[in-house]
Amino acid sequence: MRVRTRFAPSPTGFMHVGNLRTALYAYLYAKHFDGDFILRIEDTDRERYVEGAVDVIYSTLQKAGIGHDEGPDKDKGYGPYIQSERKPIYGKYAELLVEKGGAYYCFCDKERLESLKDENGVARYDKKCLRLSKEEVAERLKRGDPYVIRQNIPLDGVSEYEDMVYGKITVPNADMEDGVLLKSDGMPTYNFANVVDDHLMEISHVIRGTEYLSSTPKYNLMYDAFGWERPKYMHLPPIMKDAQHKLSKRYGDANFEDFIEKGYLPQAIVNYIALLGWSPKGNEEKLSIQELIQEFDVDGISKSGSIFDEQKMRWLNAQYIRETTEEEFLELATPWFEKSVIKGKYDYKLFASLLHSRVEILSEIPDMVAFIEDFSDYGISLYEHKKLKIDLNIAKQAVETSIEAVEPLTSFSVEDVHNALVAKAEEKGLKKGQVLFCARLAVTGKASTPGGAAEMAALLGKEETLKRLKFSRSLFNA
RNA sequence: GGCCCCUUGGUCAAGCGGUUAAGACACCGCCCUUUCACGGCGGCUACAUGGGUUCGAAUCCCGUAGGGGUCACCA
Repeated sequence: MRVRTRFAPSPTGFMHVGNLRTALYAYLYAKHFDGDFILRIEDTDRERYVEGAVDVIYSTLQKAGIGHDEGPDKDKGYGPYIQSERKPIYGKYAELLVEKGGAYYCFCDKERLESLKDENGVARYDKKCLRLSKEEVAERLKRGDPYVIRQNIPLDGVSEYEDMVYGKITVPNADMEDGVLLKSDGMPTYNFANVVDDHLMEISHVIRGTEYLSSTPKYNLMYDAFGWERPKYMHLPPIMKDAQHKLSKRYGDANFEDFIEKGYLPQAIVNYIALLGWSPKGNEEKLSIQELIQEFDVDGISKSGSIFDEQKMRWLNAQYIRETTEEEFLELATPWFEKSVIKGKYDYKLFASLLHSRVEILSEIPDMVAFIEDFSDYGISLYEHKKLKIDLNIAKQAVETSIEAVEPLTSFSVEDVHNALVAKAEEKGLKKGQVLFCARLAVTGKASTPGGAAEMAALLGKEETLKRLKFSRSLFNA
């Protein structure tokens, strides 16, 4: 049997990382078996439809590297792939299901349904309309009475199925309601549309969140009533915000697009979410999408929810950043340099090489780079360094030495500055570390900087370097 | 509340009757080093709980507790 999986989001806004992970797993599973991954848009609820949401779905999938084989834009003969365009199909199958006894027409209005509620406010439909005669139904239909079509669920017995992740799931039939399959506007509910579509599109494995775990028996009852073969099911544990809340779409920044804007690389996000709820056989956690396809296996999927840990995603992102070449990183960093105080000044290339091993997410760049412009009076106690045996006296000499070393330079590359500083240190009988450390400090006024004395000086240029060194020298005399 | 499901360190997790209970993030320490970072090495901390079954249970069974999901003309 050919493996065909699908991702069936409803276009209600941004792409939540939980949704994205569901799409990822469905994609990985299909590709692992060289099967097809289908995109279907579930827009049967006209009230929740959000303009532009479909575009977000396309662009997110595309950026994440999750390519679909079929979808609204790629009809391979199973279309349409947008549910609102399939309305006639559902009507037809709903009638067929009525004929087969798996469903029935219901004319009950809101008021009556309301009156069925118990003390907990839970309503259970009482199958009243199931008892209507064929003639009566036909007559009311002819009269144009509003109606819905409900699923006819047995009153007793149990329904069972084998979930690929959770194992055997057993639900008493009495606990399932005769849910609405076809709404009064003629649109199907999810409960019905997913069954019809999954069958018609020949979906072999239904992969979705656990919220459907206990309603799946209802769908199986429909497959059975139609005489269709049931698909395999793989339900996925939730991604949590904390121990008791699922990651919420409306709170915080749990959607893909926001992470991209924060300077996360798509590969890192995908890699991280792949690991939330699934673990590979080996110990390697940094996996490309190709490797994920290779390694993906149902056995590795866990049953309990996982808390989203941005810290770990940051770490993974840093791994991906370090793996880029100098050129690639410069390209990634440049837009962020442009947003910072160094815009148009300094050597982007040199700055990029300094930040390459220091940046975890790109949005840190403006802050990491701001120090260069921020030079003013600072406390000279910063010079004291036990291990390098630097006291204020040594520091003063080191700064003086730095000035002497740098002054005659005609070429000011990192290497030039470094060599000059080291040579002069030796000449003056100072340890090179002492001069280098003091020069760096003198030139930046900062306890720590991304790079050493030579890099900082090269970044600033000869003129500014000397200016700052002399200013620092004056601090010792104050 | 009924029903379904889940429970290993702060977090992600391996484990599927016999292990010194992996690994990763975070944290701490050391090394490398002109600061910071990278990198290397090391450390810290876990089987929710009570009963069984068994020569032996993190692993199997039952109960308890805690948590999640679901009970819509939403998906």
